[in-house]
Amino acid sequence: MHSPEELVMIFREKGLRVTPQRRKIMSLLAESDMHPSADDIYEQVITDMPDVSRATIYNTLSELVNLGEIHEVENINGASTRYDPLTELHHHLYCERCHKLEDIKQLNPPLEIPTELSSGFDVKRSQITFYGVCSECQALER
Amino acid sequence: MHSPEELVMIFREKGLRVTPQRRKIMSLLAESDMHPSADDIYEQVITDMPDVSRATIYNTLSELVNLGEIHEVENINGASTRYDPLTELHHHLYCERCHKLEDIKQLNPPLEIPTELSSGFDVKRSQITFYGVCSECQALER
DNA sequence: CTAGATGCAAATAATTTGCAGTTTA
DNA sequence: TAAACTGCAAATTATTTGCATCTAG
Repeated sequence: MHSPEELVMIFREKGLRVTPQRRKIMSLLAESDMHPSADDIYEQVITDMPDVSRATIYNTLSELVNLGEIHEVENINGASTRYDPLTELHHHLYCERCHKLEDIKQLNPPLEIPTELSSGFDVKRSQITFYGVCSECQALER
Repeated sequence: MHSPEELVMIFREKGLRVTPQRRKIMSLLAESDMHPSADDIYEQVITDMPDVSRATIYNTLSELVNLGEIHEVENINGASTRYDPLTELHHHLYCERCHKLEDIKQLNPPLEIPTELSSGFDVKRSQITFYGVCSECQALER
């Protein structure tokens, strides 16, 4: 995503307003690489602004998603949606024990779907998730 | 997944019971390639058995997942979990317009994560989703 | 006969919505 | 000052749980 300062301008250009709540959410996302859920963000925001509402968090996150500034991350268990401020093409390692989600660089060469498999789909992007057990959890299992 | 007849034996071996509800769910899954949600299955089951409970559907689906007979499919919107009776390695095309989910054959050669990228993860499997617009929805957009 | 399943209803959890009051541009 | 946003509370949706009753093996 763009930097918080750039996001402020982007919001204003679109007629969206920049509130203290939104600034806070933007800067939390900018600093985080842990793919927070709406609730993770809520928990962090209330430490500063005890009266924020979850509705505000959801509202801002969905504006950011609409603008393409963050992505929702695929999840396999009906668990809560997690958001990713890294919008460049990349993939994920998901730890099935501790639910940590790590970024991994785009595969090289980049993955492309052979057209003969795509049955007429206009493919815009792909997401790959590798499921397994992270090194910390492997250590604990001994 | 195994055929309904085989599943019956597998369930009994594990001390799980085979009820009419479970038989029905097994055969619906065996016939479907549309990656149904729990609710899709519920809707189909009540046409035959008007008193089934959603709890029964969820219970049976989760037994099947535990046995590895079906998989939960990644989803990007906090929408309901969809189940996949095709457990061989394969990938998905997801239509962002109509939410159809299509199977595509495993890529050849199969995707493997370069070990230098996997930062100590013990990778068990991967799931790839290609996002885009299916041919039907492309036609509608004209 | 008895462990395991079922249906029901209530409980959670994540997210959305309606609305009156507040704030940004 | 008007359109947009906020917090609150109630509504939705997906899923889970507790429990008394039923049934497969």
